[in-house]
Amino acid sequence: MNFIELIGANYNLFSRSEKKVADVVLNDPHTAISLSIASLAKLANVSEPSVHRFCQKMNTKGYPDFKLHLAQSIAKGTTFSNLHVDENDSTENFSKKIFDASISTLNEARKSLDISKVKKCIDVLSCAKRLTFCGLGASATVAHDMMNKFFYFNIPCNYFEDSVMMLTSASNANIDDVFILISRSGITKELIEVAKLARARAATVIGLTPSNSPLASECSIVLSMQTPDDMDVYMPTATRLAQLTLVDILVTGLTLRRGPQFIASIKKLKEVIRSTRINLGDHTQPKPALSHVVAN
Amino acid sequence: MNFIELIGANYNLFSRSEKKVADVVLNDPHTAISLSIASLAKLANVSEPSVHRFCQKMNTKGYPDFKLHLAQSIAKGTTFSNLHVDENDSTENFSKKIFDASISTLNEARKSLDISKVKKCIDVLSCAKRLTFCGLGASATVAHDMMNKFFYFNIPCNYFEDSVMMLTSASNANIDDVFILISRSGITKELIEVAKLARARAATVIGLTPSNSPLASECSIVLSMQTPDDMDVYMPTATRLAQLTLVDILVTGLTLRRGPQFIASIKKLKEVIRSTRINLGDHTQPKPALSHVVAN
DNA sequence: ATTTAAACTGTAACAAAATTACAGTTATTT
DNA sequence: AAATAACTGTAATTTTGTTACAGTTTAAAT
Repeated sequence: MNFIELIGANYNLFSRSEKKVADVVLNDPHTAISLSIASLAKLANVSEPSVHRFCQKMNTKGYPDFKLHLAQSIAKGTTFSNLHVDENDSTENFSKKIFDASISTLNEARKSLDISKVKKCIDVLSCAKRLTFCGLGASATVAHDMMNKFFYFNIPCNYFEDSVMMLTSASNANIDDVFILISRSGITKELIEVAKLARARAATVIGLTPSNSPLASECSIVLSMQTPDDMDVYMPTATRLAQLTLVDILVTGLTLRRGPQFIASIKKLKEVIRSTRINLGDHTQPKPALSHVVAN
Repeated sequence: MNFIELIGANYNLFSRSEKKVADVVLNDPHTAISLSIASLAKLANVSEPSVHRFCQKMNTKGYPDFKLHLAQSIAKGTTFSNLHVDENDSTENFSKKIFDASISTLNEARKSLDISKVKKCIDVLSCAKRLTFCGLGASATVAHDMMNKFFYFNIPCNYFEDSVMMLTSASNANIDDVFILISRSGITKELIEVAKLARARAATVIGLTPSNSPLASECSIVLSMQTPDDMDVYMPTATRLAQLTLVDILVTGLTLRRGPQFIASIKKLKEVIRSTRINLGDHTQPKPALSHVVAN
């Protein structure tokens, strides 16, 4: 756990004065690191020894050591403050919180991703003769994005957010087909049916879904990540960010597998796309279309 | 540039004693941050004031301040090493890099977001009678996601990735319409045309696009973020992650604006969606559908 | 090569900051 | 209600960092 998160986690172990210090630090860690122990004590309306005791409870040698830990924690960019949006938050506050939550989700996800599974997926994807991406509701977005990107590998690609289309596709699948099923819950009836049908026809099924879910047990490979989603009603779905990052990883893996010739052809393709743009004249182009997948 | 790199870059500007200090710090920055000025001076075989002067040349207030900068730099350096994927990267390596790049993109984006513009957008969106989301190529995904989420506010919503549909919509727009145009480049002909048409019909046009772009100048409000995208061919588009986070912010803002009654109705809706799921039996539900937008 | 000025370095005095000891206060338990 | 335990702040102490100043080295110019 992050040092700042640790302050929040230990909050109830602090005494009244120590809590005051914690509040000030959590409220604005950034300025806290530039303060002397006297200034911080004044800001928190406590005495200097109280600040010192607070630091010791955080398992640091003393105040300067505490500041060092804090500085490192801030630099890492992970979770600041608390991530719960509440009714009285200003726009500035909840915006910050949502960014923080997104970042900490990615941090968690990174740790929990099984790289050997990723390798396996890249292997499977690079052999596929046809790709079908399926997702319902919010996961449709991820399927959509995935198709956009894999399209440039010149493999036949489809994405469906309609269960009838998915099921039809699955019942016509063959051994060269790869289905990518995306579900945040892993308990969606339709997708489970799609997985069963596709595998019955010898297709490979990749699941972007929790590993212990009913859908997972119907998949050939499961790519799961731990994401601290669903915090409360206000907190939106950060899981999709982790999934989209996973998409980037798979795309990069496949690109590297294809080698330099493929990269050259992608660059050419981008030139074509660029010509659909307006003539810029004097205007400085803000973002040259150099990224892996065609810009827009 | 990173603070540690800066020490190396300024190396030739240092005096002999200062160079000794720089050597010690560069050789092992990690232990340097735990040393007092006296210990560091001893280690570098110089006097304490020399260390202090070294710190001043690095544009820090003094030795403690220098240590803080150093600590932050170390923290950043370890997590975000270099973000460039290269041909010889192992799967583990480039996976880590892509996660790091995504995180650092969100960090940058957060800093550059203009909150007053966000407020304005929430105002506009909460008054809209109809919403139209437009994006081409990779940005279509963001438009898609946005429609998915705004759909639950019970406002008529459309999303288009087809320029004919966009243009048709724009030419039929009226004063209660809000168009949200998403473009990473801000120079896409079709979207600029859509913006012009829609505004000619008195509709409000929100642009998720770079602020100094041709598209931006045709929009009523521009939400722009600085994102260090397009690093190289391998590096995928992290900009969309920032945009999706921005979507979460707008959705949250609107939810808060609607108040507790709306939140209750969302919860009810989720119950309905949940019934389309399989019967779980003994299986522990991995992700209860509590997030703001319906899970999947 | 020698003078001169500029820059550099360290000693020592000083100032600031952090830590500790201790005593008074507030809670909690019996 | 008394006694104990935990908490808090004042003040003394110690540690740490900073500044002033003088001696030394280095470089430039005559």
